Amino acid sequence: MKPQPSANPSILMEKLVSLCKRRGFIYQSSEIYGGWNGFWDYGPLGAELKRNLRDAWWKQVVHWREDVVGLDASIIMHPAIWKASGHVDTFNDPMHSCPACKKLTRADQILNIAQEQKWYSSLSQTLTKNGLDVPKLQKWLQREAQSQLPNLLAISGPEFSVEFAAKTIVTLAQQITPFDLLRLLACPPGENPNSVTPCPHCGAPLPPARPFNLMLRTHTGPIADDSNLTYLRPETAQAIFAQFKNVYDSSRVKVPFGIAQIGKAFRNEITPRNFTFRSREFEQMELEFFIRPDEATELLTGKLTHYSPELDLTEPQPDWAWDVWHHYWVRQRILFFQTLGLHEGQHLELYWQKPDELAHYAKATVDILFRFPFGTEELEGIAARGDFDLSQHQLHSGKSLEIFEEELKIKAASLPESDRQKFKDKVIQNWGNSGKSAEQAAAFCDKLFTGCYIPHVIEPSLGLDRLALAVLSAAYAEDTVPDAKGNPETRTVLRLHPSIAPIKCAVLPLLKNKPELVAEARRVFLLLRQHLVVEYDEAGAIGRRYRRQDEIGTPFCVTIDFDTIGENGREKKGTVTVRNRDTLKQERIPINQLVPYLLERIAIAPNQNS
RNA sequence: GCGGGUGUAGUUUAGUGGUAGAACUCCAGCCUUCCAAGCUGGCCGCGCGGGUUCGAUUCCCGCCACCCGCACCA
Repeated sequence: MKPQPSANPSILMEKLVSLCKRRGFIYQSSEIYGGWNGFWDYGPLGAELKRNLRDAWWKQVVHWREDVVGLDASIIMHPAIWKASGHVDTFNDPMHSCPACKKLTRADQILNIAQEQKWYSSLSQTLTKNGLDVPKLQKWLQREAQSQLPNLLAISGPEFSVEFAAKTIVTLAQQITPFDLLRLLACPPGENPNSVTPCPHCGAPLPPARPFNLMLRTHTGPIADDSNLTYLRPETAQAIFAQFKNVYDSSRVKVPFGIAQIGKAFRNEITPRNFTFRSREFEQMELEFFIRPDEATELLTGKLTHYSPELDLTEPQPDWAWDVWHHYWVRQRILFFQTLGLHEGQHLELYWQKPDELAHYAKATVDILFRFPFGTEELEGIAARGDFDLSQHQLHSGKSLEIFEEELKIKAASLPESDRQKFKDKVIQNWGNSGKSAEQAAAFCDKLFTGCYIPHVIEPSLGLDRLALAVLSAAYAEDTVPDAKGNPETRTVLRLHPSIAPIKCAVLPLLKNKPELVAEARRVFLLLRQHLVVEYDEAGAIGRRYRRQDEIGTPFCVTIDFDTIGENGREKKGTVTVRNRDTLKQERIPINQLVPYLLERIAIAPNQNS
């Protein structure tokens, strides 16, 4: 899916970045030293905004559910965790940087990438059973290679290379791939073709691969050597898997249940870009929701319900298969975004990853994309990871990460032996279809009959910094309002959902030079401060103060005027005006009703299921 | 990491081989009876480091950052 930027995305981004700095939402890290790429600091308002988003997530994912508990793990963990998770291997990819076309290619992906290129199939046709079809190859060099592999050495000296290739191929074994042939065509005379790696994009010979370390490294202990190399976590999820057993044993949870965590993660991104969207230090809000393997569900309930669009996803059911749980969580996550004012269709898009895009561990992944000004990009990923992570940690740590369910054991024991065998045969057949051995399947079933299994997991993983950027860009608006003289004026306003606005309400005396107004305003301010994040402001004309609050997204302004202090009659005494950021309308409210009035309009309603 | 562009106050900008002006913002005071009013005063700047030069914000080099494109994003 290609990003669809809005009308003038860079202008909007510039305005947003500028507002974030001017008003104290987000600053560049280390700015007085020239800044530091990939790192950002949140100012007073940004810190409040982030805290509100964090709280909203924690509330809805942990506190408002009975089946999710929290965790707050260390950032630096045993390096073996990253070996087990696969990050040490996949995050330390050696890469080739092409000096000619400048493209960066993972060393272990060169062949795969080559096979996807246009030239690959046409080049393969020059290889016959008996070796090389030299005239065909010459033709290929003149046509296909000329445009698709312009930096191939054989193009500058075709005669020599073709002859050389033909001779070499005859002397080599019969199994020559098009890529081997390309090596020959990219090989300078006299050199060993096996030592040449041609760029799959342009044909130029590549220099040796260099390691790209995507994990940030440090050393634990005073001496910095390889023996105490440790990593700053590149994701928070692994801590949940590593502590799975402890949480399970200590918190009386039962499958299905989840463990949630919010925390910093670090990645050595090659190019951090787009403001805070891709940074090297970021905060994740992750949930690992553990469910039974489908086989356990089926054994226990005697049935297994797969997903269909008609299925009611409101309340979890015991017979749900993993794909229903996956859909359930996608829906839960959409409902979460709704409570913050981000809506599917308007701001968000769902993208179901295609089978060939899935990571090796994932059974299915949905990306929730947000329409950022610079393009439609991932905000949250919801992956069905099977038992990959817990199995890996069980394997590497040597500690059992299986859980035991009494009811499962009882259920299995209650079945006649023939039914158990039937069940086992079915599992063996199903697993066989996905390439697993009958022994594995049988061992799994035997464990299952004793009530033991490794839970599977659904993982909704959201970037807090991305969420902050998303709500800010969705909220940014410029509208036209009349000024004091009735002339139209452009107003910048952050239409943040009241629940996440950094300041909930500003308290303003209409005039600064009237002590009665100021005194009453201070009283109201101190009253509201006990319940809400409020700000007091008396500087400048009232209109200017409203605009200042508009720009930082404050949903309500309370103004203390002459009615409040009883100058215009008894019936209005003790009332204030509450000005609404979005409608610009004002309501008169008695001071003693202010707190409930505001709280009601700021809160997120629990269990919003629309 | 590569290529191109940019870097003067919080923001937008003017300008110069002899160290800089403006507008808006911000702060203080006066004034002000509801949407960036007015008056007075004030704070704040040549991204960093080196070189050339009597003297560099200006010229040169390096670095850093930002923007655009390429690539990358388990």
